[in-house]
Amino acid sequence: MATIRDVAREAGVSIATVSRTLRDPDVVKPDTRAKVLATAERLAFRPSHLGRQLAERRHAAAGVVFPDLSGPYYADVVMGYESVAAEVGRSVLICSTRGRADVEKQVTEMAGRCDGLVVLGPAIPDALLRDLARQHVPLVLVARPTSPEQDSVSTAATASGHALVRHLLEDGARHLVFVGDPSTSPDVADRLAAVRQALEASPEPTTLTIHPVDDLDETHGRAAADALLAQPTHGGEPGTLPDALVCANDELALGVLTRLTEAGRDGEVRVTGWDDVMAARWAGLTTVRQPVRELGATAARLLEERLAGTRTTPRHEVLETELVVRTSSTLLGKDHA
Amino acid sequence: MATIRDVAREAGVSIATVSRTLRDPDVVKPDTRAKVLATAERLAFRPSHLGRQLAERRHAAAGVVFPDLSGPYYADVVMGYESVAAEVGRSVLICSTRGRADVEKQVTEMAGRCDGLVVLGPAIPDALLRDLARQHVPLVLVARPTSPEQDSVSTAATASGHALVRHLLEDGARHLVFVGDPSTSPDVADRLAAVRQALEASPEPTTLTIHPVDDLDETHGRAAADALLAQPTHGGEPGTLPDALVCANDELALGVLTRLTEAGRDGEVRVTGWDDVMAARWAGLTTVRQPVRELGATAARLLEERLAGTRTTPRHEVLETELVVRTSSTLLGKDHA
DNA sequence: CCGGTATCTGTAACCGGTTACAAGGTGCGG
DNA sequence: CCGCACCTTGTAACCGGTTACAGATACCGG
Repeated sequence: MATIRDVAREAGVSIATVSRTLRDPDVVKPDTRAKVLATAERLAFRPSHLGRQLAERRHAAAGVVFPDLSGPYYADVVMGYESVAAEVGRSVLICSTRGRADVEKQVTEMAGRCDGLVVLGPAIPDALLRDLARQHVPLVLVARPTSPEQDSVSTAATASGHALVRHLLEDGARHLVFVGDPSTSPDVADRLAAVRQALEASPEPTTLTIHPVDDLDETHGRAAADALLAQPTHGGEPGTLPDALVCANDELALGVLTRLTEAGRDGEVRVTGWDDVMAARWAGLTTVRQPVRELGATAARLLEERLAGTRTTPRHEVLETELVVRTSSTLLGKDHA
Repeated sequence: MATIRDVAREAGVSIATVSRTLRDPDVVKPDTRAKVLATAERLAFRPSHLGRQLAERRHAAAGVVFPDLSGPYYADVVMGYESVAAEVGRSVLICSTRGRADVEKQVTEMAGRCDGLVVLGPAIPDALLRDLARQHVPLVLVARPTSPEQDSVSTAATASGHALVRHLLEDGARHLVFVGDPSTSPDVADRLAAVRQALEASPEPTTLTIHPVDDLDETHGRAAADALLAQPTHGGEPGTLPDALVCANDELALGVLTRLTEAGRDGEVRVTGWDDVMAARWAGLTTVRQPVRELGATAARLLEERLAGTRTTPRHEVLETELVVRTSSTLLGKDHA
């Protein structure tokens, strides 16, 4: 592999001239430039990123930390991030934390290899986040409660949550069950808060029960459906379903729907999700649409500004969400399909 | 940020001693070691990866190139890859190529930042692959036709494809439609070849029609279903469905199933997929199970061997697949659910 | 013809580590 | 008491770039 010194020697110039020719061609005399470029071409010279980065004291790379990529949600955020990062010439390092024992080590290691970090949702514990902040690692927090000093991107839960509840109430629902554990993720807590708030604002007497689940995937949605089918609810006899199941995300909701269909009980309870993943459309799932890719893209832009020094004060972007009413939120919705 | 020279000065030793203390503690005298470690701790010294990598002339990172992450398939491969890479202390860079104009530039750029590259499926054109090989970038090809010189990991299509066709024939199917375009991906071509081969081996008279689609996702599956519902097939009148739809992957098949259900025509045609993604289980989709995460993990191990120099001759791993029979491959399968 | 200025290029320090080699110190046997 | 080997440490070169600064050259007007 040819180095800048090889090119300089072959072209009969100094390494400084070679460097200048490649990074700022206008300052070198045209015939020198031509000579250098020809030599570089002939030797197939590719400047070493390591040498360059060391001299420039930057990595030109950013890291993304996420729980995992098995669901569509984080994968989409990562795609949104990556597409913007590639545009601005910044490489993307990834680190998944789900089920990993040495998260702290992995993330610290990664922090040393990039100029900044994007943290998705509950990927890492707060303590580690504070450590990183203390070491002045530029951070962008996505879908995670914001510390005032860190840049963040999140989505608005309140307005859509209220709209969702209003929609359910108008359809006649009074006894709601929220499927999801607010302690697992701040996003979930936000959604629950919005739902609770909307119910409390309602003049009707309503109830809200929380059905906690360990994880936000389809498997746990199915399990939740099974549990609800077996449980007595709201003083009714076993098997009496609540009026509506407000699921913390679409994957849970899809799991619930699948199980209800299998049990022949679909259409007997309103089901809603949150996210509007691709599959939600086909399943007829009423949900709250989040601009997921945009979440990643915005994070990339925020980090870019921060790293370029264009902006030094923290910023908190909140992206709007939108209620998408389909058939799952009305009784016997399956017949309307 | 403290450098090795700061630590050396503070500890009253040379930078060589600091370096040795951190990388090979046994060669320094215990009290020197203690002194250096204490100083390093006090100054919160973190060796710069850039300095180290430049000196060691390696990146300790590998890149993964894939089309995109929107489906579950590549996301899972990436997860499998990442988990192994993290174990062996190698960072993971990602690059998605779908819908990108400057793929060559992006990938070349990435190649300069890592010790090796893993290419998933049809992510990049053959010409670019040859370029990389010519520049001696260590490569592992996943689910892509192997050039004899490059390491590769793929899955066996033949045995399971034969089993799949046998299963369909036994159920009475004679006129099959393959949904998918063999020219879009070598994987698809393999699957089609296996199916065709199995049909030709059958004593029964059978037909195989190819229904090409532009992309292997649910949207295109739905479109394919619509087209088939509208088309005259095998000399029948419009709306006469073929005996079986062999889809190139699960996403297509799930799209097809959804659309058939919506049209109230599910159970009238056998449908099969390929991959066994999570959703296939819930949809009752008969499919060929691929060890997707294992594909990524194996790629990581192959690249590791290659980079460590443990092995210098190319290796081609072929992972086994398995026919998973569920309800979608029998007529009126929906009633058996 | 000369000094000044603008343009171009070279020298050398620097980024932050690793490591070959040399040198100093210690302990041992002869 | 001396020579030698071993253990530990320091010196300095090196990895491959960038860039401040200085020096060389050409061109200009006076």
